Amino acid sequence: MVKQESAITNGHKLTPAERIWHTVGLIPTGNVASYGKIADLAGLPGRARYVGYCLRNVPASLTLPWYRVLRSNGQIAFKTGSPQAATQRELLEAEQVLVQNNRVNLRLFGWEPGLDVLLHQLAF
DNA sequence: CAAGTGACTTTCG
DNA sequence: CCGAAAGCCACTT
Repeated sequence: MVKQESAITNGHKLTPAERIWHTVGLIPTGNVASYGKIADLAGLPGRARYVGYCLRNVPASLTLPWYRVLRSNGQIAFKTGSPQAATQRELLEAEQVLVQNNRVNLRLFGWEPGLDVLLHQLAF
């Protein structure tokens, strides 16, 4: 049995940034995750800010669901009223994720990766 | 090396 | 439920 590899992992040692991008790419449609949670799942606990930094620097070659990443309380991280915040809200609502008062209910939409994902896609 | 910055988080009042 | 304060960490100046 061969371990399944994504385009990002591609059988190589991953840099911290690559692990973050990879993890963000695993968030399913219709779900969201906090910066801190992505950091944890990527094996980088305590580095929520770094997740934000990495998402700001996504290679043009990559297409990621960056808009599925929110603050720990479910809020959109961008300044309210900014064009980026508006875009993020549109993208979320386009996949049935409810955004009220600039905020998503993590109880309802928060991503909880299954064991299969933890063991196969997140086994760094 | 010191100081500033930020798509963050937690704690306190 | 805000808002401020402090903690946090990688990166830039």
